[in-house]
Amino acid sequence: MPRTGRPRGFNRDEAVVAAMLLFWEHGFESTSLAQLRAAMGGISPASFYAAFESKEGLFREVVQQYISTYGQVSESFCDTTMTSKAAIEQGLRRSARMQTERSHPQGCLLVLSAVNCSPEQKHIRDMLAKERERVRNWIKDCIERAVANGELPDSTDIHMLVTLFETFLQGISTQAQDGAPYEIIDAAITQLMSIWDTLSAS
Amino acid sequence: MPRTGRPRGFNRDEAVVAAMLLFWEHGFESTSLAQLRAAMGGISPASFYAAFESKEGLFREVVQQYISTYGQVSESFCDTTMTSKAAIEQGLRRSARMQTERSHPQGCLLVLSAVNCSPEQKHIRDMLAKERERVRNWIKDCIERAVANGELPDSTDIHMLVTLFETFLQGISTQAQDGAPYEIIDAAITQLMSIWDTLSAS
DNA sequence: GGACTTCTGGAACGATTATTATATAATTAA
DNA sequence: TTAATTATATAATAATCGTTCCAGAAGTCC
Repeated sequence: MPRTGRPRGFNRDEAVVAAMLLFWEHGFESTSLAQLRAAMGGISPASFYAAFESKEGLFREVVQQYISTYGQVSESFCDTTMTSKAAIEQGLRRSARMQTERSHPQGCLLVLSAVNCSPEQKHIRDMLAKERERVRNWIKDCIERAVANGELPDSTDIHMLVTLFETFLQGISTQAQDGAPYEIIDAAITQLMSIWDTLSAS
Repeated sequence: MPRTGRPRGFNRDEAVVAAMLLFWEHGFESTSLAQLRAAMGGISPASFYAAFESKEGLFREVVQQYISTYGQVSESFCDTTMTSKAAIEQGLRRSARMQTERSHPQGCLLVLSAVNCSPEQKHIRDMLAKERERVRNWIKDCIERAVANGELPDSTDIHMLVTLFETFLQGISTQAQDGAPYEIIDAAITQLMSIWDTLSAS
C-alpha cells in the first residue's frame, strides 16, 4: 500500500479476476500477455510488469484467488462438523455444481490450467499438482477419521478409497468442459456414494 | 506411394510415432515445430511440410495413430463377446494399465493433449471431444445392452451410469499424469465395479 | 516549490512461432 | 539423355511471444 507516488490507473483486484477467467478457460501457456492486458482493462506492458512482475507472478496470484473463491467448494472435504461420508459427498456435489456453472469457465482451474506445458515450464504444472495434493490429503484425512471413529471398518483400504473419490473428482473437470449438466453428474455421485454404505455395512 | 521422384530421407511412420510421444506429453500447442522436427530425425521445414502439410495435419495423423495403437484398450467397451459388466471392467482396467505404463507419457492423449487451447484453435479441442464421444457411445451401447438382456434392471438410469464410468475413466488421466501407480487405480476399479452388483441385485 | 516515489504510454527488445520461397539433389519414365 | 517428379537444404517470411527501456505524468512529503 504505497502512501506516495502516482496512483494506479486500474483496479488490481478486478484485473486479477479477469486474468483468472482467461487462465481458467485457455490455460497458462495458451493465454498471451496481450490477451491478459486487454482483459485487465487495456493496461500497458509497463503497468503490467510494475504490478505483477511477470506472467508467472500473475498466475500464482490467480491460483490463490481461485482457491480462496471458487475453489472453496473443496473445503467440504476437510469439514469435520459432519460425518465423513457427508463431507465427501458434499465436497463432490459442490465441486460438480461449481464446475458446471455457466457464469465462468467450466471445470477446475487446478486440474485444467496447466495440463499442456512445454518442458521449461514444468514447474507450473508441478505447482498445481501440489495444490491438488492438498485436496487429496483432505480426502485422506477425512477417510482416516471415518475409520478411526467407526464410520468405516478397520479393514478399509484407505489408499484405494481416496483414489476412487479423487479420480472421480478429477474426471468431473473433463465432463464439465465437455458440457455435461450438473444434474447427471449429481446423479452419478449419488450412485458412487452407495459404495460407502456397502463398505460400512461389512 | 510415389513411383517416381527423390525418395524420402526419413521413415514417415517412425516420425509420426515420435511426434505422437511429444504431443502426448506436452500437448498440441505446447509442442513446437522445432521440437517435432528434431524428434522426427532432424528433418528440415521443407521436408516436414512436404510430408504433413501443416502442424495440424500431423496432429490429425497422430491422433489416428494413437487410436489404432495405445487407444485400442478402450475398444473393450464395445466388445460384445463378454458380459457388459466384464466389458466395462476390462475397458477400465486396460485403460488404467496402459495410461500408467512408464514406456510412454502417462494418461490418455485424447483427454490430455488439447486441454489448453487458444481461442483460434478451439477446433482442435473439439476434434478430440468428438473422439471421446465415440468412447462414451461405446459405454452407452454396452450398458443399454445390459438392460436389454437383463444384466441390469429396466429401472436402470443409463445416462447416469454412463457418466459415472466415463467420469472415472477420464479422471484416470490426471491420476496417471500425477504418478499414481496402476495397482491402486486397479483396486479402485474393483470397488467401483461393486456398484454393478448392487444394481443388478435390485 | 522541489524532492521523492510510483505508475503510465509507447516504442523497442531479442527470441521464437508456424510457414513459405528458392534452388538443387535424387529418383523414375520415356 | 532428357523430362517429369518428389524430396531436400538453406534462407527468409511476417507475426507473435514475454519482457525491458525510457521519458513523462501524477501523486505525497518536507
